[in-house]
Amino acid sequence: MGQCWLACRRWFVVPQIQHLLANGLLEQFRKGKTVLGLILASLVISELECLNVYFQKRTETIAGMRTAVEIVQTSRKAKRDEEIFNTLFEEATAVVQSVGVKPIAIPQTRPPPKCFIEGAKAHQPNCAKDRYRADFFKVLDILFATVHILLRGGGKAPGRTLPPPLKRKEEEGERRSANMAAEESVNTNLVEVEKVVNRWIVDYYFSLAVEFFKTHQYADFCAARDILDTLIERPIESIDDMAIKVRVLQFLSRINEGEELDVQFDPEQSETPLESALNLLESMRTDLQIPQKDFDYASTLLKEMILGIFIKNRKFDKANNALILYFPKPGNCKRAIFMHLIDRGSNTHELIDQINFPRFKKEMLDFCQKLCLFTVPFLQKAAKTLLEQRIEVQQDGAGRIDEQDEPGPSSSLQINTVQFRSEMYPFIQKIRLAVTYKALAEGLEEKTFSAVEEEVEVEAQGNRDSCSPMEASPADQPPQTDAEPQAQSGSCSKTLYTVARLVVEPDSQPCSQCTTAAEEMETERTEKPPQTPSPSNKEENSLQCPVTDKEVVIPTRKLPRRCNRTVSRASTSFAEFSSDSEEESLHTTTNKELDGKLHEQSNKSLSKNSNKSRASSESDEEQQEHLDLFKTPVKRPHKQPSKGSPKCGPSSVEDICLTDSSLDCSPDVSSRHPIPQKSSTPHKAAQSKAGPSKEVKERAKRATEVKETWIDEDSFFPSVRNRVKRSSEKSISNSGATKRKWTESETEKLKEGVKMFGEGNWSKIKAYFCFKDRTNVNLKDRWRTMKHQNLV
DNA sequence: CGTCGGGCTACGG
DNA sequence: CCGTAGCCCGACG
Repeated sequence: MGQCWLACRRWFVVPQIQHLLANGLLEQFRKGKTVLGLILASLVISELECLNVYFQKRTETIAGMRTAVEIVQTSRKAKRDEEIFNTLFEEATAVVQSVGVKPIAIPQTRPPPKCFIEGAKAHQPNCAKDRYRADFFKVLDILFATVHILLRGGGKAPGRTLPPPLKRKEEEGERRSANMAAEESVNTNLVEVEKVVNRWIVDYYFSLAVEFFKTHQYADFCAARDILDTLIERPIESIDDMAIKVRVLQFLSRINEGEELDVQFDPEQSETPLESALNLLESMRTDLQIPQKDFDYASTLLKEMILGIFIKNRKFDKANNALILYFPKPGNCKRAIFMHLIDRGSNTHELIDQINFPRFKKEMLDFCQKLCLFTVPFLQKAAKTLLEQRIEVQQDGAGRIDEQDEPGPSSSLQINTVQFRSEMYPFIQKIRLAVTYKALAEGLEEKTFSAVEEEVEVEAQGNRDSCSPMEASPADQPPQTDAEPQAQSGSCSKTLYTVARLVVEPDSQPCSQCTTAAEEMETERTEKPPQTPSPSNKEENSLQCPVTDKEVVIPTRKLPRRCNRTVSRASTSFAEFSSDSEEESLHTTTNKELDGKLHEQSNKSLSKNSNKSRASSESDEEQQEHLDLFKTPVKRPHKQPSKGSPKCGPSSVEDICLTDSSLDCSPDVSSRHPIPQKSSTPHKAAQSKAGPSKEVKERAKRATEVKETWIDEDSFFPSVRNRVKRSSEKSISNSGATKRKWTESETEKLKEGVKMFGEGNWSKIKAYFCFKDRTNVNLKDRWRTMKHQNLV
């Protein structure tokens, strides 16, 4: 499937890209003038790995471009994916042939495009496809705009008629030029606009619901959820993570009702909410590819909570069933307790008393937050900006708004212009740029990559300044091919270079703003690009574009990734997480002066990120980091130290280590820092501040536990020392390895570990808990011993 | 590389 | 002396 997809993707895109490139972008790039060319090239390179594509002879210019535009336009009309793909494919091929560019040898055998379509149907998620299409068309838009600008200087009207379109389209062939696009957009506008708007709303309410959940405003949470319930019935643009978001919300809804045993989510099954949540979780695991660790963690907590709630409510028969169902295997201390309580028909036990449902909710929320990206929703940003501007207006008097908001009289329009920024930049990963740069560097008179990179930024900024109105949120990169331009032209009073626009008005300049900006872009490109945009633009930018869009993030399906922990704190925090507090986000978002700097930062972070290998532990750290940003202390395992997140963020690791080291890990309390936990080092500094008080709290919390373990330890050390001595005297072969008795807390940790990761995963267990001077085999042996003793 | 089972050994009774 | 917890080692995937 993956292979097939790639092949098809290539197959369908090659001719078009080739075609585009034949029209001079490459030339421009080679002269170092068109960084957008580089961007496209990077995209293409990563898709095709066919460098020779770029060096094809250019045969046609504007006519070819227009044809390509036609293709895109036509295809966008097609409602169904098959049509889009097939049309694109066929027409692209036809066009390429008619224009005379030699089709390129496509690597490997390629399956017919159908294959992908079918595959996609069977294989429910088509996010990749959607995203790809969105990217592709965006890039096309940008490209067309660029080429248009570039060629306009000497640009003349297309000297070549379009090749005949395919039969299906032929009937309406005569009409299909300039005015067609306009008609079309009128027809589809209503639905399409609604879809886009609904997408925003969903995005917003999802974010809101999660926020409410986080802040324990559960009534509001339910309200938001109900709105979503209704909304989901409406036509809506699907976005990649929509499925995830819906599931997450369902999941949280069930968790939310978890203590109400009577509530039923699925009328067909008499499940309690938590059981329903568990089922949902299990289906999510496969569908959403939840990492095993995360899943195990959440599912264990959930199962225990199910049992706990049953027992607490004296539903022993149900508890018994659940026990059989969820804890089939013996060898789990909690299981034993549960079983004991069920058998006795009793609910008095500290395990039950300690059920902390709010905390459980929080833990589940944390888990959910790992599943999808939390970005500041577009609507929220817009609203914030509006509010801010109202304040500004109040302060400065009404005159100023009028000055800055030239075409649109209403403030709502103004929001749009303020808010929208071109986000083309973000989808081009720096790594791609780097690759491309390397590949094409010969053609470039010694320009360093960073220089190019800078240009990209300048250029992107130029684009933004010249009013490319796209929503900023990553979740807002619309997958629907036709939606974006309409959303753009509909929402921005100053038109951007959309395909439609170019087709409809190839040479007219509908809005002065665009034109001047475009011209400035051009001069900037041909001359040495100045660091700042032209004065007028800059002013306007500073007035109208207070939103600093840091979203270098490409929306991903799974865990939120990337974050440069120190450099880009500020820039990543609000961009990735809508859960940011309102004020904070507002503040940052509207801090105009930050704009430039933050862009730099995002650049840096971008580069760091792409270089970084993303070990899972890293993403955990990120998670932790983000949570830190919200000043919300996260799941501190309090009753069971080992019971924290299995995806163990550094601070939780540290916490565990803190207590553990004082217990049994290390005889020297001060030496707790050099814990052999590779991934946690960078955090030490950041955490050291909060360290002591945290530790105190931890201690206080675990007072009882600590106490008994200290006793344990007191009795432990002397004997060890003695033993060490003795053994070193006696045994020679035993090189330094001393026999250490297993302490109570070590044993507990081991039990927890086995419960979490399962027997046999000694390395995981060892990595998760900081077992000092214990090998995997040691753990195994200890477990064997314990089994032997019937301790487990 | 991690895991497993068998075997060895030091310790305590 | 024996039983055993903890450790080592070779085999195996």
